[in-house]
Amino acid sequence: MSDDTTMTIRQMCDTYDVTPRTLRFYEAKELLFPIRQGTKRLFTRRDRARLKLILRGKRFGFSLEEIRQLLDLYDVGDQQATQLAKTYELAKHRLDDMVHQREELDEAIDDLKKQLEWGAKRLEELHAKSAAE
Amino acid sequence: MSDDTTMTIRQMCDTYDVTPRTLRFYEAKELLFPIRQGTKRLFTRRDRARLKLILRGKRFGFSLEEIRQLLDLYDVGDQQATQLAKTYELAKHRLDDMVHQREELDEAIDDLKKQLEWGAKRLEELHAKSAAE
DNA sequence: ACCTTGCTTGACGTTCGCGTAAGCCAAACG
DNA sequence: CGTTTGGCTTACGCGAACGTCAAGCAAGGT
Repeated sequence: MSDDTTMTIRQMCDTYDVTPRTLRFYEAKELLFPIRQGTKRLFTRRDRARLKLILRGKRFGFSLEEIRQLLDLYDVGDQQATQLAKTYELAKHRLDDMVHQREELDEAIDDLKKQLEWGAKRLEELHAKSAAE
Repeated sequence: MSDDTTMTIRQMCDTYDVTPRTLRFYEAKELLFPIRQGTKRLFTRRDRARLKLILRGKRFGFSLEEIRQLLDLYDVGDQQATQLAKTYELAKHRLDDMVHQREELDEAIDDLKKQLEWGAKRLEELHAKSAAE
């Protein structure tokens, strides 16, 4: 059931915790390309992979437009050389961004850890005080 | 000049590459608390530290409201023990989130790297072809 | 035959994060 | 003295990313 079958909009919503509106919106923005059975949308394995990347991208603060361009990267069919080259450059910059973002995230994690240690000490102190009374 | 002095709005803008509007907006949202000299704003060392965290938070897709709560974390003055404990728990969860986010980021970076290698090969092929004609 | 359930397409509404004037001080400069 | 410079408030505007009706079709149950 998991691989080559298509999913209805509701199955998608339940699986990925998004609303129908969101999926239709993503289709309108050409982020997803569900096939049509009559009037209804059927989401393929490809759509699901793309949706996962979309949701991940959002968590890192990318706009939908930026995500769309990144998705095209993972989906180079028969592009022109010039187009492919542009896409390639774009991706390299994105990669730099992400590596830089990773460094920042490490810092942020360290900062927060220190705050936590500090907080733990304060809590201990307060606890010792209240026990002494 | 760097530590205990205050900065005007323009100095802040130049230093952190934001607009005046943005700084006033952050003040309105209670993310910053510049002191007033007459009608003008003077940004302290504390404001600058907070602004750095704000900008960093934005890069990770946090909303300003989420960032405000995180900032309060770094700003525990003389809180009650219960309040401090709550803050402490909140911080631990945030830390978990960030660690998880880092794992995801690592994955994303790996994915993108692979895509880039693939793209480089394709570009080479295309180049070889056009040279052969 | 009817009604519910699930999906559809508009189309307007909303929140967030600012941008962008408009108009008003006040210090500083020529 | 006028005027540029820099900051202020008030307020309307805007794009992004959906939410929220409204109205309609289509398949399936009773």
